[in-house]
Amino acid sequence: MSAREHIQRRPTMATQVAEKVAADIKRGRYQVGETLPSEALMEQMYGVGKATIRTAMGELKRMGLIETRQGKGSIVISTGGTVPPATIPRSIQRGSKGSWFLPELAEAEAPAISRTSLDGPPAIHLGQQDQDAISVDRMVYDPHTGTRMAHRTLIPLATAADAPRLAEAPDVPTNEIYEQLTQAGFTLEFIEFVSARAPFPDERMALGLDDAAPLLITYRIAFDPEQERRLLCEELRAPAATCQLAFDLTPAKAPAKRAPRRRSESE
Amino acid sequence: MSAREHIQRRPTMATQVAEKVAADIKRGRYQVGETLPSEALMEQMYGVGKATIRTAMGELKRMGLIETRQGKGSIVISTGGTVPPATIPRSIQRGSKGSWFLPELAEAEAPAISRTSLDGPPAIHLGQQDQDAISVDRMVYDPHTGTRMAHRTLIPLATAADAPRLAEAPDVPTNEIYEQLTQAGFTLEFIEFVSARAPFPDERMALGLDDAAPLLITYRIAFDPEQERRLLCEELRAPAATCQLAFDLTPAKAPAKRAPRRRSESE
DNA sequence: TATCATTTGTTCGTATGTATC
DNA sequence: CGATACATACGAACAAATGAT
Repeated sequence: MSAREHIQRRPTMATQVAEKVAADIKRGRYQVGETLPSEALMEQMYGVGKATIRTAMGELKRMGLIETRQGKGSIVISTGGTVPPATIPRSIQRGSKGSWFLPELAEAEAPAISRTSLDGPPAIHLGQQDQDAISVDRMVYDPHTGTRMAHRTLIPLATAADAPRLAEAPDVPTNEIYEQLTQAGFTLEFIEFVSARAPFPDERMALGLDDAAPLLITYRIAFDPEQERRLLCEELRAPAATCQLAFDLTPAKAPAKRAPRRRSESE
Repeated sequence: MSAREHIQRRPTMATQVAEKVAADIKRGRYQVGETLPSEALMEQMYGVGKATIRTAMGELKRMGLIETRQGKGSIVISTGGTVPPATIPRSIQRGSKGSWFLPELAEAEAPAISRTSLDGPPAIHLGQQDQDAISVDRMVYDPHTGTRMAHRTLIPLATAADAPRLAEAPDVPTNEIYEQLTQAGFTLEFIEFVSARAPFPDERMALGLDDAAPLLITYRIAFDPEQERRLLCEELRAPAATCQLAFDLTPAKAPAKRAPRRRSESE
């Protein structure tokens, strides 16, 4: 049998190799935990150059199918038919008298408190461009799987002015922040926006991402619908390779007569 | 225990170039809409080879900062401080008598109905490995921005058996599916799982993704908490570069005495 | 309409560094 | 220590798309 496997031209060679290997992984020709043939061997197997193989391996890494380690090889870590191992619930439950219950995330380090100017997505979601805010940065992790995530709480000064204890000790657990806002007379509702992108180099370092897997990014906005004020912004950045977020979508019982059509942020 | 929890290698030249260009974009040195210097010029500017520049450009593309077009150049499309233009609401509202209201998504083509064997994440979420299901595939788009997304509804045969009209005409709007399940006597609750990964080559084609931006992937599970049955799975794949998902997190009014700790799918 | 310079896309080859066994 | 294998980088060539002449 020829040393060359059958491939043609139309999509790029690298894409064809990636598809071929992905299909081989999916149908079990390469088992999870096994190492793929070396890059040098693949060059001969598919009759392509080193750069082509490396491009193909890069695609497989970003798809979350393999993991490459210098000096060892390319290891299959998934068949593509699995869900990420860590499930991060994003629910909020209201307690009896202004208390709130949130799924817990363990803190990896002490929170870092700083004062910043609102900018970028948080400013857009809060509708407060260039206003000052207190920023509380935490490195957290899921206690079940150890997945590290970056969490940031942004408290606009306008909000802190109405909840003075927040300004004094902003590094309290999130549910206490909600309680203090409730005690300050606010009615709290929440909306969360989810997107994803490739990590910036500094984010790769901070979160210890070895590959180029994307980052899930959420912005949770706490707002008071009666006063039409947006009070708080929380940002969470989590590696999509090892995380999935879980949202409870069960609607409230009664459908109020008005249709609260909430949309946009951008139109 | 090892002394290296999260190692950090010194940044590669490609990463340094990417960081430099990203910083220049962020502080306005390159404006949105403008084309970056050509690759050949950048090789001289930074004193590196073409492969290094191309790796750096690849990073910037995946971060969503630039877009490259053959024959034209590399165009800045974002400063990194913006939210994706399309907001896809993922809320569910209950109507008066078993009716349901969902945010509308326009259909790009006629739905494709097929019968498949449950596999991968849908099988895991439904807890029905290797069971048969009706699959309804739609290409949908956000009417405001035109963003294309792939939507799939998976109706397990076990569910269709209890809602016969579903099996006859499964390609009805999603809210009608919910209504038929309600009429069949089910109490519906929903949970949605969100993750992200790089697209597979065929997904890049189907969704018309020119770059290597990641894909947001959601699985919405409709289940009956009383019968403890998982009834329906909907999958949505949307390009993260142009989409953000919006979830309403406002909790129900009363905190039932029991704490419905919903977690995992994976432990 | 056809040609040409510019620019990115793809592929190959080679060399060196570095982690693993 | 040496062999293996991935990581990074440089150089070169040609293909393909674009826009101007």
